[in-house]
Amino acid sequence: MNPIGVNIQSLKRFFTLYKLAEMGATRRTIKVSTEYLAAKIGASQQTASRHLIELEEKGWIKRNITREGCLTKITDSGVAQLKKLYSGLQMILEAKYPPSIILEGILFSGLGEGAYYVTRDGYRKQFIEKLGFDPYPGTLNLKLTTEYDMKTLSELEVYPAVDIRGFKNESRTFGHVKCYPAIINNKVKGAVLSALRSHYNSSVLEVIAPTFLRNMLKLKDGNKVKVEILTLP
Amino acid sequence: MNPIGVNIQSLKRFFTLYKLAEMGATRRTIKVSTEYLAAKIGASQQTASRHLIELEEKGWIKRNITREGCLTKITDSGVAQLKKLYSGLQMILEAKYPPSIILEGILFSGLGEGAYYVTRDGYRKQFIEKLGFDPYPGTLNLKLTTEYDMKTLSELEVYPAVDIRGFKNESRTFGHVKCYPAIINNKVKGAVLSALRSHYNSSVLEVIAPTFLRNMLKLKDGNKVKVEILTLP
DNA sequence: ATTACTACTCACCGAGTAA
DNA sequence: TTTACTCGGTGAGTAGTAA
Repeated sequence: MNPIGVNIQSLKRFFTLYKLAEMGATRRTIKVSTEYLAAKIGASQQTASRHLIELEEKGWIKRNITREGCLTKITDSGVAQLKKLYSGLQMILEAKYPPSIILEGILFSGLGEGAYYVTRDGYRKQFIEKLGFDPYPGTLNLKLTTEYDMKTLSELEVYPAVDIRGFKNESRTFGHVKCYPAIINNKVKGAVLSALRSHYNSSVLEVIAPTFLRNMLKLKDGNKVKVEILTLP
Repeated sequence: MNPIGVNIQSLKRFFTLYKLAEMGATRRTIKVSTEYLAAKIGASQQTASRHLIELEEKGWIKRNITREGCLTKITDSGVAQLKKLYSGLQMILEAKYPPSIILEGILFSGLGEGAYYVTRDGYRKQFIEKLGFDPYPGTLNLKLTTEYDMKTLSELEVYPAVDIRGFKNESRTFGHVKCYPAIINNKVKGAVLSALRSHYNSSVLEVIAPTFLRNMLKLKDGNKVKVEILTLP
């Protein structure tokens, strides 16, 4: 769950682990006195000693205490902690897009058009194939109320999306649709639709999901709904 | 000096910065309530609020406080903090060798052979060219006393070294020598020699430097001397 | 609903010190 | 020399609450 794998309480021990790694303790057994380590972490000898004890208790380091200092090595488990932080930072600093975007809107009843489009076979087959679920026949309409939400929605345009191809049947043409996988109210996996939105204006979000969201999440018109849009890798 | 650029006291704020980055605040202005942030960092709403205030005071984030939460973005300075940690971890986890190795030995007087070898022009020119200094005519002999130091010295064999070619003159042949740049007693830049060591056994270290180390560092036989060997990039 | 102030609590740090 | 214990002070976190 926590990409660092460290809670806020044990951060200082983690910092000490980092400092040991800086001295090469990930690769070799290093000799380090508590006094020397204390200077490196900017704390007292006693604190360094306690940190070493606690790191050993956590299984992040192995020690052999001698008269001249501790022969210390970071364990695989300790290295794994550092790697978690490293890959977390890699994600943050090198990913092209943020991991997710959260929007909130107020639920309202639409004209029922959503159900018509979603159930067209030309769309439906692609939803199943590309989103991994068969959408409930109907869309959830959310009205965005804050400037922040509308601005954020507009930023979504440049993000990579799941593309649903347009198609023709005997009577008419159906346009291209962009989808963004999303989690609704922290619970249900679904998707936000982009093209259908043009029926309304840019301050409305249309959401589909495999289930009837109004029942599933006990929603009524006027409720605030949270949508976490997941960016694609 | 400090690769993290964070002292041990402000670590928790740094953790909060990391969590904000995880939510995408390095790339976009995100809306985050202190309550939501509190849950992410595993602390109370009040603590989250204080952390945001302190991060803003440090200039690591910019905020606009609204009724629905804070519109928060990490500043360039804040991103730089995260990058420092990232490159520190990169160094630690992806470098082939530890950054430095510390050995300690007891100073003793040799037979004066060191001076003879060090002053041979075939060696001396290479020292100047490859180590960047003209060695004082003489070597400092250190006796390693602990098993740890001897083991560590033996590990050095596989590290990349500065190679000093062997050569011939009219009377005899001088062998190949490996050097490791080093810092003696945290103060003087010099180097540890590898081939000359064979005159003694594997528990002796020979050190050269541009100055007369016995004077420079006020050393006498029997003193403990610290040598920090720097690995090459 | 928010943010953030004021108190108070407690955990962490470090001085003293033993082994 | 070391490591690491006890113990007391302090600074960081939380509860209550105002705005």
